[in-house]
Amino acid sequence: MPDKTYSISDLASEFGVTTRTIRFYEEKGLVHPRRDGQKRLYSAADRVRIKLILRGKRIGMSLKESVEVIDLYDPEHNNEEQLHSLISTVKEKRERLLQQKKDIDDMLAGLDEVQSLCEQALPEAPPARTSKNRRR
Amino acid sequence: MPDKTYSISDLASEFGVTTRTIRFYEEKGLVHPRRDGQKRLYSAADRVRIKLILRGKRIGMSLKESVEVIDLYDPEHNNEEQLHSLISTVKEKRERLLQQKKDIDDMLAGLDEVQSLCEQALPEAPPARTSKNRRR
DNA sequence: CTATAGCTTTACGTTTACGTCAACGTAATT
DNA sequence: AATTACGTTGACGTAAACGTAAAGCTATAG
Repeated sequence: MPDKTYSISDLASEFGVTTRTIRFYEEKGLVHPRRDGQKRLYSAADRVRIKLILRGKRIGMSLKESVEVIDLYDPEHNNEEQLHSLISTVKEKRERLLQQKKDIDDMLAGLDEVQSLCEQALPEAPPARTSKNRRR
Repeated sequence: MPDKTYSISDLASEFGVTTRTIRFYEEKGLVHPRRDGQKRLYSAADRVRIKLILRGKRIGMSLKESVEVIDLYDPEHNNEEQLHSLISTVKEKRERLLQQKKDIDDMLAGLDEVQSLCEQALPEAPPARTSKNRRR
């Protein structure tokens, strides 16, 4: 079944957002689901677009930015002499992402420090042990 | 000079934000600079706080979240029995950061793909060469 | 002395990303 | 026929993160 479709609440529950959110994305022109009467029918491609938008959101991109990244994939924008500007766009995006990775690593290092300070501050009195929390 | 101070515009220009932004952070209780008369005097610690807040922003954290992370470091919150909840907070933060790293890696992989498609689409006609853009 | 530069507070405006009703259509179930 | 579940279109509300004047101190250079 290559032409599977999804209802709006299918996608909402799959991605943990409200239907309002998905309709909002449509208002903003981020997706264009087909219609069955007045109901929205989402294709697999629509689904992926939404997924990518939410991925962008998780790393702090605006919806506009996410769409910008997603549109890098479709072959409409890669025509003409714009290939060069597209390449430099890619370069900018990459640099920002690398900076973000660095920021994340720095923050992770900070968390490690905090955690070891914590564990050091309570060397005894371990909390209630669960199946996942055995002494090794 | 261990008690170096900074003016608001010092920090604004250093971090590439407006003074309004820094005052806004103060309104929200994120920093508490001393005063010289009516002028704000930022300590090295204030400066670091702002820097960390902006780091959080870059990876999509809200100001509140950033402060939450920053406050993990100060020894005021790590007293009492709250150490356990603090540890689980750290755990949650870490998980989210790891997810973000994954998201970034996925996006980087996508950019690689786009770029190679681009370069493949123009095998000749290299653009104007600069000192940084020589053939190897 | 005045003007320029930099700082201040107060306060309303703006953008983004939705939340929250309200009021209604449609389709299946009871 | 009535309920229930799911969908729809407005339309207004809101929280976050600042932007943008307006109007006024203050210190120093010319």
